[in-house]
Amino acid sequence: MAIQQRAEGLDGPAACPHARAETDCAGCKVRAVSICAALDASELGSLEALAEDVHYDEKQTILLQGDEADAVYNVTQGTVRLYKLLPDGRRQIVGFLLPGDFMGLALSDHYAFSADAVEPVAACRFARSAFSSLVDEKPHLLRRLHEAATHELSLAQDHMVLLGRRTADEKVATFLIALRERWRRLGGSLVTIPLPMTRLDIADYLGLTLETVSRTISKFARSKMLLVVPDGVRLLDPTRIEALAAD
Amino acid sequence: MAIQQRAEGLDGPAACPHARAETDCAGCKVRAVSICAALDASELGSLEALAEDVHYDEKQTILLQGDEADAVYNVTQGTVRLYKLLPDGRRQIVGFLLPGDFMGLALSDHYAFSADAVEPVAACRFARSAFSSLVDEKPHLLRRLHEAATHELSLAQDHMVLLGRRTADEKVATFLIALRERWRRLGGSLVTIPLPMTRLDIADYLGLTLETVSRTISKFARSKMLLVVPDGVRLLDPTRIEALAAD
DNA sequence: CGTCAGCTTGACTCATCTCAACTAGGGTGG
DNA sequence: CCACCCTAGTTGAGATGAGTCAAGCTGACG
Repeated sequence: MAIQQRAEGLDGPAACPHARAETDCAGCKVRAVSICAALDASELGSLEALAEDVHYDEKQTILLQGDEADAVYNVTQGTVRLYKLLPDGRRQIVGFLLPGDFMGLALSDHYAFSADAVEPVAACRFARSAFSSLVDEKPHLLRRLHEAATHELSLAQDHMVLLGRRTADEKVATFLIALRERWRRLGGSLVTIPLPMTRLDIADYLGLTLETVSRTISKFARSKMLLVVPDGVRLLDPTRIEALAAD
Repeated sequence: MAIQQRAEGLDGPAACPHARAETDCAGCKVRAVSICAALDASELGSLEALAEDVHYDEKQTILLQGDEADAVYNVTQGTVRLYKLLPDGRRQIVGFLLPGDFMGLALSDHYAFSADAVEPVAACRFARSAFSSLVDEKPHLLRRLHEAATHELSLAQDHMVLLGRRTADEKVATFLIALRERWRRLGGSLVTIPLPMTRLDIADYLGLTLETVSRTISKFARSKMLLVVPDGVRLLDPTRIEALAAD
C-alpha cells in the first residue's frame, strides 16, 4: 500500500538530526523532481561535497522562524510542515513539503517561518554560505531557484484564493485533490491519498478548525465520495470531489 | 495633501494604454525603489531601449490571467490590483501594486493572475523576450529578481496568516498599517493613509465582504482610532491600530 | 491494562454574511 | 444649471457557516 511505501528506506535507528552520512546524489530518488535536476554530473559533484544527510523524528523541529538562516534543505523522505505563529498561538501552516521539495529558497539571513517533521524526515542539508556561493557561480542554478520561487509564489496565490474565498467543503476537497496530484508525481496512487498530517495540521493549513475538517471528511465519506482509511483517504467518486475543487 | 500628490505628474490626456513616449530611466522617480536599482548607468541604457511608457485609465484592464505573457511591467504611478477569479465570480485580490512595484516576476509563458488599474496608472512595459534575454546576460539582475520574488513569497505567506487566522478587526488594522508603511517608503505621510481602492477591493483582498470592511472602519472611527477622509483614513491613535495588527 | 493523542460527533454560540434600505457625491445631458 | 442617475459607502435586521465547548471513541504504546 502506498502509505507504507513512504515509510521505507529510512536507514535504521540513525534518526539523529545531524547524522553525517555519505551523500549519493547520483543515486538520489528525488533528484529528477528537485532543484538538483538543474545540474550536470560534474556540478552535482560540487553540490554533493556540500551536502550533509540529516534525519528528523516525527514532530521534531527543523528550524524556527527568526533564527539565523545558516542552511538550506532538500527534503528526500517524509513530510514537513512550514508554519507561522501569531503571538497568541494561532497557527497558519503555509505549506507542506514532500520529498523533492526545497526549503530556503529565499537565501535570506533569517528564516521567515518555522518547520518541523510531520513524520520521520530525511533531507540534504547545505550550509547557506557555501550554497549561496555555488549559486553565484552557476547562473542556471539561480534561474532554477528563481523558477522554483515563482512557482511557490503562484501556489501561495492559489492558496490565498482558497483561504479568502472558498467554503469549508471546497477547502477540504481542493486540499485532497492537490495533495493527490503531488503524491502522483512522486509515483503514488490516484485513488489512495496518504494523509501523514493530523486533522489539526490540515485545519491550520486550510484556515478551519480540526472539528470542521473532521466533519467535512465524515460528510464526504457519508455521501460515498471517499473512504477514510488509516493515515489517508481513498477516493470513491473523484469526479464529485474534483468538482468541488474546480479552479 | 498626500492623496492629491499621487495624482500629479500624469502627463495630460495621453492615457492610452500603448502610448509610446521616450523613457527617462535616469530621471525616474521610482528607480531607487524598483528592480532597476540593480543596474548601473550603462545597463540602464540597454533597459531603457527596451522600455515603453504605457498609461491606463481607472478600471482599465492591464492583463488577464491565462493570457500569453508577452510583457513585464514596472509601475511608475498609480495603483494596480492583482486578482484571481473563481468560476462563479468570487474574487480574491492577491496584491496591490504601488509605484516602484514590478509585475511579471515569474517570467512564465502565461499570466497567473489578472491585473487592472485602481486609479490612473503609468508603467514601464518591457517585451518579455527582450527582458528575459537581458536577465540571462546579467546574473545580478536575476539575483535582484529572485530577491524580489522571495520577498513577494514572504509577503504572500504573511497574507495567508491574515486570511486564515485573523479576525475582521485584525485584518483591517493589518491592512491599514501595512499600506501606511508602503506609502511611507514612497514619501507619504505617517498619519494619512490614501485608500485609492474601493471597500469592495479591500474586502476582496482581506477575505471579507464590503459591508464588514465598512462596518469595521466605522467602528474604528467611532472609537476614535481613525478619521475617515475622502479617499483615505487619518490615524488618530496609531498605537491601538498597530496593536490589533501585531505580528 | 491504563493512558494518551488523535479523531469523531453533538449541541449550542457567534462572527461574519446576506439582503435591503438609505445617503452622499460626481458626472451628464436636457 | 438643475434633475437625474450611478457608483460608492453606510447602516440595520436577520440568517448561517463555521467555531466553541464538551463528551465519548479508538488504537498505539509503555
